[in-house]
Amino acid sequence: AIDWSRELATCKPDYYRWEQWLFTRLFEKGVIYKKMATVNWDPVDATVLANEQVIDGRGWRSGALVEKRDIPMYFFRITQYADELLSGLDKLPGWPERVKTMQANWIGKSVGVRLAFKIPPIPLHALQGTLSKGGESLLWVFTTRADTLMGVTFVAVAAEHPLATRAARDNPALAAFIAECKQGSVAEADMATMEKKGMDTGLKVAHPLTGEAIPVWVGNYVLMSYGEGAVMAVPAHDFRDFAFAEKYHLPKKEVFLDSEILRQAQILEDKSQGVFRVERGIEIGFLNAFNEAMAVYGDDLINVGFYFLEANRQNIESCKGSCINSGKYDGLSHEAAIDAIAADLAALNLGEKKTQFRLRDWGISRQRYWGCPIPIIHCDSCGDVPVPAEQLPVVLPEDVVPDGAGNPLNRRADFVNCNCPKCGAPARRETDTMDTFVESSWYYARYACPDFDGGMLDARANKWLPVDQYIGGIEHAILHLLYARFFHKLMRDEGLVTSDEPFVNLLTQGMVIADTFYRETPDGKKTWFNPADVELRDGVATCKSDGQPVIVGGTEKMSKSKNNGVDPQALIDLYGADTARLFTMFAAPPEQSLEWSDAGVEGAHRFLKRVWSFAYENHASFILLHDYRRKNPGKVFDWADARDEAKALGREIHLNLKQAQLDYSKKQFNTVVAACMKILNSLYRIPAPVPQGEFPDIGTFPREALKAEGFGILLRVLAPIAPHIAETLWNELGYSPALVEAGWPQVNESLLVQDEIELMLQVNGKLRGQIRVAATATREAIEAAALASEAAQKYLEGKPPKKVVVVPGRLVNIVV
RNA sequence: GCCGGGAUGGCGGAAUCGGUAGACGCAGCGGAUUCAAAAUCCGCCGCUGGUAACAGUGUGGGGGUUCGAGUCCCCCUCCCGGCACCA
Repeated sequence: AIDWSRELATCKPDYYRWEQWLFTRLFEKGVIYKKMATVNWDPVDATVLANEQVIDGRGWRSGALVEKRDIPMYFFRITQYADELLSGLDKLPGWPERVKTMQANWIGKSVGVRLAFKIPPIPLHALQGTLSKGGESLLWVFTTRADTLMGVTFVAVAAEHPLATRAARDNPALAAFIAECKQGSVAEADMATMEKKGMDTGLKVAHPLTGEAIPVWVGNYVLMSYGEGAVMAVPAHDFRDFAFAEKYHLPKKEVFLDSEILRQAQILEDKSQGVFRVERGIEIGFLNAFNEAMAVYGDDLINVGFYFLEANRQNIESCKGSCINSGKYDGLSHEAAIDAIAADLAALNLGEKKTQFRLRDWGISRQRYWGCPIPIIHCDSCGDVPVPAEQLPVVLPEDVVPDGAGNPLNRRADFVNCNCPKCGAPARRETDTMDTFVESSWYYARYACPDFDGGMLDARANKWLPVDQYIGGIEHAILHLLYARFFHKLMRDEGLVTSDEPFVNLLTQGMVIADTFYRETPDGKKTWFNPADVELRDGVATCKSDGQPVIVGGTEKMSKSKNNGVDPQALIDLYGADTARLFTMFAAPPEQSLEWSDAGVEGAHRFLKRVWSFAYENHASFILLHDYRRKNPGKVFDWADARDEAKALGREIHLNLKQAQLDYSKKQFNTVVAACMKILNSLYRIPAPVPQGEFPDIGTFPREALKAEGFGILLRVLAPIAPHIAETLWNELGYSPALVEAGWPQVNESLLVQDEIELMLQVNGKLRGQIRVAATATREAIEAAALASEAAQKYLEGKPPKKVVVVPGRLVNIVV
């Protein structure tokens, strides 16, 4: 049921004013700060593009090559909560493991070493922004594999790195390459899949331990905004470095040997026909035998071994390897080498162990009109000043006409022009709005007190929170659910809530996916067609309205942008809500993704019609039975009165009730529906109703009582899924008390006990027959019965069995 | 590319702890009912061979562990979700 009195809309000022209020508090606290960040810039439309709007490196409307551009943005310091967001996952037993794993990997805590290569003297003004220690210019990198430091053959820096800028000053080719690096989208998926390119800066840095001159390259795959904006490269032991070194003919130095890998290689050689894949960063292909690998790689076998390890995706921690070609570190294990190298670097003041997170701070500035205005005023003398609480909310004007170029708020003088809250001088209001993820990060808390106008939340929030059961699509496993957890902790630290986590139990629905259909205009723009308007015949899709073909775009999650959403209203109109609900529940377990199709909805409807028919076919009997029971209060239904076939049907019904209970607890509703169907099938096998007038014949009492009891079970199991029909029939058939008060049906365990059971008989693991034994039979008795059986005799052919496996209650397996 | 999940008949899916693969339903085929159809009811329904009894085979592909593998281990392929500005 929905409590409409708690309805709220996040786009209304009475909601977002509190978001602005919290923003100003967090800004003053330093939890929110401003820094430069890279966005996708469409130079033709003069606007920032979302990653989704960059297709093959071009703007989706203009078709222009997208550029990376740095703009100032506000950030939530979520990294400050990284440790708590990670450890908090252990306190969420009601969350799916896969979601917790994804969040843990996303936060990505890793212990590594931050270390520095020395930069030889160059004009200091050219190195603006470079970290400096002890007066010497240093190039810092972070690595989780410090044990391979002796194998570094080059370092790669981002295109925006000060060293790259310095080197490009008198190197036009490098300047051109850096400009090229600035093209394309900022999306991680694009960065990771693009062709890795680089160029030598001509500069050299000194290896922190050996002093060896190491060339500095610019790499298009190194991000300035991530880590130190520079990475050390060990081509002998890293896929990506290997590929890069192969491409640009850079040296590789092996510094690690894994004896376990050599042992595995030996096993492969022995087997010889084993197929394994040799990965060397670049695709080399499949080799049919180890000997072939030997022929190709010869002395290079250690590399083969290493990449074989990578292909096995073994955790590096399980590496049994040790250092080679590493001077004083030779022979040290992975962990020992990291410790030793970190200690030596620390002694030189050139490095230290450091915990690093993959998680980055959350940038929330959006250059778009629609959204919650960021409550900041820019003053020439006071800087960025938060809007005082009494001036909130900063309301988004609603009479703006967007013209397609940038954020229309920029052109609203009445919005932009204001006075500095500190000094009163003329100032400019921030025109960026917030990421809408901010709104969705705390709405659940506002439901507790949607009408409170004295603050963000009142005491009712703690009465209701945390949320007992949260439901959302699996696509929110990381971003939304992590932001909401983060926001809850922010609100806790502001004293607004007392709990640590927002959602106790989480159900992540699988995606409902559907085909996409589109037409393309000559300039490459796509128009998307809804599956309901498309006819698919023999693999050819046509639009129903004009009969012209459309292109099949693949199966994807339902979305507004691809117009492939399917409205259940059509089903509700045709079959009613109960059928639509039952069918949806029956289609697949909720956590599994589902390719939408309404084939089969007839079956769900047919089942409910059968439920209805059963009720009316037996209506008179049920009324008479209830009446009989009222007149004979001492008479209770006793299974001892029932004949064997009735007992068997009763047993079926109770077994299915038990199954349904288990399935409900597992959130597997499709098999709950299946159990309901089985119960109804059992009920229909009970002999035909007694003609009116003959009842109550005491001999038919158990039969009619079984129907009434069984149907009562069915209605209660079905009620959460098809509530309307269940409630209606429950009342019509005179059950009492009301269905919602009737309680959950109890499984009659004694009915489930059987005297004799059937065991599967296997010979050598193959099913060869069945045997019937007493439920209490001993292992020896079962073994004897099995060996004496016809099937066993046939397959034993007089030979004695080698072994007999007895699994109580299940099977007997005779091994010959 | 990286992280998470998935793949079982013509289709959706079931199989609880490693123990009868295909429950339940859809579609299909055959029959009953009907003047006829719809609706309803009954039966059959993984694949191959066989009239049949039955035999072989079968859970994306390859290998392994086990008396026994859809289920556990290793490798591969494909599909779905996420990758920080779709939300």
